[in-house]
Amino acid sequence: MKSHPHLPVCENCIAAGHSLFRDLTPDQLEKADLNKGCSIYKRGTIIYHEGNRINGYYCVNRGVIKIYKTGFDGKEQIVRFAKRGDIIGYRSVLSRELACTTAKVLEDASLCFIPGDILFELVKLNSAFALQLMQLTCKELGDANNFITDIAQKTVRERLAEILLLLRDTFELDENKVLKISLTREELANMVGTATESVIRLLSEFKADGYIELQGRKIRILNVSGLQKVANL
Amino acid sequence: MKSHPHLPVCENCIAAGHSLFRDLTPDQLEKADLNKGCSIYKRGTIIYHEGNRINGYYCVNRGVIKIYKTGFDGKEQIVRFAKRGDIIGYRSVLSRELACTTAKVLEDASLCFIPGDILFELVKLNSAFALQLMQLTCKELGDANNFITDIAQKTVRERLAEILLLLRDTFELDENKVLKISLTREELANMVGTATESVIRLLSEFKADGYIELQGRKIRILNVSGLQKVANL
DNA sequence: CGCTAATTTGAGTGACTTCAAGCACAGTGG
DNA sequence: CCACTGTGCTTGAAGTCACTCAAATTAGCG
Repeated sequence: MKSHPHLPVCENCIAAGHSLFRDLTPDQLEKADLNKGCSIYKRGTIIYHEGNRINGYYCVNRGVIKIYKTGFDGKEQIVRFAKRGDIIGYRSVLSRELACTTAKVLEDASLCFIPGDILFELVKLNSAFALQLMQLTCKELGDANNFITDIAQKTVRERLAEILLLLRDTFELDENKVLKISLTREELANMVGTATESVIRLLSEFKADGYIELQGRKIRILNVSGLQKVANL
Repeated sequence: MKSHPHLPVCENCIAAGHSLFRDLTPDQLEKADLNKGCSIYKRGTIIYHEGNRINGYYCVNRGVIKIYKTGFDGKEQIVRFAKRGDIIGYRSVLSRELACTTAKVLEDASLCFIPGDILFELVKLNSAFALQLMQLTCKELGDANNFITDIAQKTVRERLAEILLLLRDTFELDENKVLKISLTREELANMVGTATESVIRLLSEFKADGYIELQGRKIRILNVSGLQKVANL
């Protein structure tokens, strides 16, 4: 977590990410730009911890972050990932609550930190921005509700297929149809909400059924519609 | 679903509910007041259905509404309840998505409908109101994340205990320590995310352990800290 | 109308099945 | 070499099925 050699320019990030900041005027954007601090975080670093007070939020300029909660017995439940263009920590800032999740670096990342005051000020100054922010939160809330229903009603097999498709949407496939994200079986299990061994067994079942191919952590997706059928989508 | 005999006054609702509308100026409040339409809905009525387009949101003036999603095989997953002072449907309005849940009346209700345009206008005019709305959404999002972790990691027994405590917080107990909400065992199961029979069995276990007493749908909570221990809270 | 009869709905039980977790251990590869 | 992957085996939690019983609704009918 050392300071950034050359600050990333917000404008570039905007182009990459969702439309959250597109409604800011040039001087509002500059306001955020001037007040931000950027750092590089290596794999394994914890950006913030469940229970911490966060007084600002982070924009992901590069890298991958996993956002998770720690359950009663120490088991992680991965809630979402954040990649270039996403923002993290804004929930706790807005609701003025303690962080309810932990954010850990999966792939070396570069993050900009923007103080919460600036966020509140921008909401005050620019209602279009406020609306974008609300829409982002509402979208996440909808996703969360979907996931609750899935996890409550679907089998592990169905959920794993669904997660694979979700990862495909989020991180996409390379030219060899291989998922552009490297996760351990345990991390997969912590997304699906199951045991590591179950993920291992089911992945080799999917492989036997010709839906995927495996080489270590590389997962090649061969049959999307097959997986969709398994996932009941 | 007949029109209301005498319109409830928004001011009264504000006093009852959370602080969402407290930052509105008198004329902004009047704006909402003038544009609202109120109706009475009997038990069993569906206010809106998953997949519907909603062009406004509802304030609950009286009664209880259950908000749920329908899973692949038709099984309900109850996401939350809304009672006096709560608002429903605002998520879909803000995110401009189709409703991702169904809202059904559990106890005869009186609801005010306020067009989405007014909501957007108020957000535009009043940034304090916008912030309140964001905080509400963020809070719900935090709750949803907690529930995901619970349902993924806790046993049915633990979850049922937790839900009983949640119901106690939401609807409170009467003078006999009986939960002031009447749910079928199936509805309880649809909250916990389990089978009806499992709820029945576990409830009688809790009864045998002296945590609760049962008379039909009436549930008397005898030992809160016992339930908290069961729920791992 | 009023009073059964008939049907529906929800609660509860027992027997059985199955999914998936847990444990122990063996490779393996970065 | 240690963390990660993979496999076999066992066990338990919870789902499913089939059924009874009680209460509540509705229908039927003199």
